[in-house]
Amino acid sequence: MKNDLPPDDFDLTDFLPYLLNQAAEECSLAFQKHYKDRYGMLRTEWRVLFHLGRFGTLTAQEISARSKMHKTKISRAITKLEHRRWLKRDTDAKDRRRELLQLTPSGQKVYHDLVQVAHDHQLELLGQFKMTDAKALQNMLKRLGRLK
Amino acid sequence: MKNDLPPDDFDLTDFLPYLLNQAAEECSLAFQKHYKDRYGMLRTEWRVLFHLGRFGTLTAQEISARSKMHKTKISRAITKLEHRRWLKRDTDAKDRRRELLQLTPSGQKVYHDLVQVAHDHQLELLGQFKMTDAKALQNMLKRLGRLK
DNA sequence: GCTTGTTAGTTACAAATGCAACAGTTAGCG
DNA sequence: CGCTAACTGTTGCATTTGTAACTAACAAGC
Repeated sequence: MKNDLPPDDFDLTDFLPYLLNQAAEECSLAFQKHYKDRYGMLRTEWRVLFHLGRFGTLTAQEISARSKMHKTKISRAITKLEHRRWLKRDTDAKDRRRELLQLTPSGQKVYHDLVQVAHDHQLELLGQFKMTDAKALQNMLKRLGRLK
Repeated sequence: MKNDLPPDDFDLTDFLPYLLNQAAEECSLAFQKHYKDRYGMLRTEWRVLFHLGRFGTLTAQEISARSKMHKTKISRAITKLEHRRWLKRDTDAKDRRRELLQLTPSGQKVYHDLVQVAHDHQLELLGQFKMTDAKALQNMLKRLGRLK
């Protein structure tokens, strides 16, 4: 006979999606302050900027695949970043549906500035753990996010 | 002289808020399917239901403090859950600003059903890790979310 | 008692979001 | 070629969300 109640050792307070959301909110909000205050950016825009800064030239579709963000979110973020002249778009000559996106020099400046902040922020977040635990955490998160 | 570029060993792909968001999205979306398909609930409503099911009687304010969700989100979720007769509210006689919320019997049924699903989902998520690593992950996430 | 300040919860309005439908381009295949 | 199917990116619309203002209730000090 199937046991249709969860075992006693299951506590929703330990539920992984819940813990992940709490932690993600806490950590992201703290960092959001920086790109919001300095550059008036939204989280979506920061993420697009970050992908282009990290990976170079990408299409919207590729950003969507990597970040798992909805393509309309990305489309709108790109428009905003373009208006601020932080990225430029060029139609791919080989496939004119695709638009090759890359940061302008001033976009790269913003990126490098924020990477520095991100780095400091990260040190603070991970500083509370042992180095090996921190590495293990990163690896487990990558697997959960299907990033590897 | 201060080094104003992040060291070479810092890669934004390892950035904790990014990893947390990816993992949280991936894990939450998979679980969302269940409460959405079965009960047409939104994530906010599921979270309120889950807090009441887990902790018994709470006020909106207490749910907000525990979950870190914005109080307007909670207020709206409560209204919806009330309309479905999954929770009832009673004004606190000692402080008539506060409303004591608790699940109705049918609300508890929904809760128990979803806890079962959550339990199975969790087993699947954590099954890929060694037990000790899984525990360590949960503890680190709690600390990052300032839950302990 | 009265006034001021604080708290619980709701609501109006504006902003962000997701979905579905769309235009434009390419690919496959007869 | 000519047709259909698939893909990239955008837009219109309805839903969800956050901010700020609001009501109602309490609390502290006079």
